[in-house]
Amino acid sequence: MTSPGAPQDDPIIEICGLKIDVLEGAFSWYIRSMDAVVSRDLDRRMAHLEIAKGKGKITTLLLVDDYPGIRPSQIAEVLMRDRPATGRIIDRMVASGVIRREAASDDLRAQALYITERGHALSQEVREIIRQQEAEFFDFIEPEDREQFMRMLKRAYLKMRAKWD
Amino acid sequence: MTSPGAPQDDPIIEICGLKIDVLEGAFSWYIRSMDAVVSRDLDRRMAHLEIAKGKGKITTLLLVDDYPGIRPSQIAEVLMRDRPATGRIIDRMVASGVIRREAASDDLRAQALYITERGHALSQEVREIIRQQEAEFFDFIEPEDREQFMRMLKRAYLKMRAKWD
DNA sequence: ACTAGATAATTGTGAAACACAACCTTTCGC
DNA sequence: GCGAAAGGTTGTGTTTCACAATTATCTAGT
Repeated sequence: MTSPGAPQDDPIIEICGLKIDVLEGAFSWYIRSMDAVVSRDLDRRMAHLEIAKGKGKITTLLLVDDYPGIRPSQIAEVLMRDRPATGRIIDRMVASGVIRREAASDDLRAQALYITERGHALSQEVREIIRQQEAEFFDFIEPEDREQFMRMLKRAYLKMRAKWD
Repeated sequence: MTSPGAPQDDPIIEICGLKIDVLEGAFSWYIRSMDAVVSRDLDRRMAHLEIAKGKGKITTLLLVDDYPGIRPSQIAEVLMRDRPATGRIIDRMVASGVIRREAASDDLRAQALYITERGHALSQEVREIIRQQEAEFFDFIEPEDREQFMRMLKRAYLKMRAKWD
């Protein structure tokens, strides 16, 4: 692919007559733009659910579903948000009745979060929606490439997080 | 990679003792998380510039720099935002004196945007910062892989945009 | 055992982003 | 010309997010 012949699988990207590729052939730009598209699409798919809109809520729900007794500060760390922001997300979800708050048995300051029955059902729906989006959005990537793409994404994500904190 | 041997270059991702990989091994999650990290890092690098904070401003600046006479609606389309949002970004940048508004010669409804001298200097700084981030953030990807990663990002982006509108 | 400092969470406040609706002006199709 | 469409602006409301300050609890040092 890096051979001197320069194969033409590297098209010039045009958006509305503008060669944005010339503008900024940067990873960051593609990542940011893809985030916008993916998030918008996900919002649309989840519009009918009570958890719709917002990156944090979905992750919170699935985390609580997978890790009974998880604490808000742990969620905040995964979300890379501060505790107040995370706390308010949790507030709304408790009010919605999808998760439940308890005082942690070993540390009275902390809370232990648990999924409710409705919350678990909701999380199943969410997982299915994510699977669907995954299948529909990335169907153009060959299975082998898909693995590799995912591996790159993971490595990039880990490295970036490492540099961040 | 789905072969029985299962090579170990596919690590289980842990964030703070939580195997988030089990949670959601989804492209969308990595993209969204990487967006957060990249954007935050970029904000930090640009904190000293008057254009700091906000995904839209950087792209707008560089677009105007590259395409003299570009119109707000074109920028809105690239940014995937509505016209009011884009217009307000432009308002601030005009007020800052980095770009300049004129009536389009061929269509009196429309505006033609031009970069100012200060704006051009600023865009040079921004480009340099982006190059730096590129180099520092993605140094762990081998050059060959980098090409391939970029190609996948581009394809994914194009396909997603196509499905979006 | 008691105090000092750290940690978990909440509340308050303000700023920024973004979308939707309404409106005005100009252009284009008929 | 006239009605519909397109380019921009203004108004409004919602949501998100970060920083500061407060309360309660835990831990360590003496």
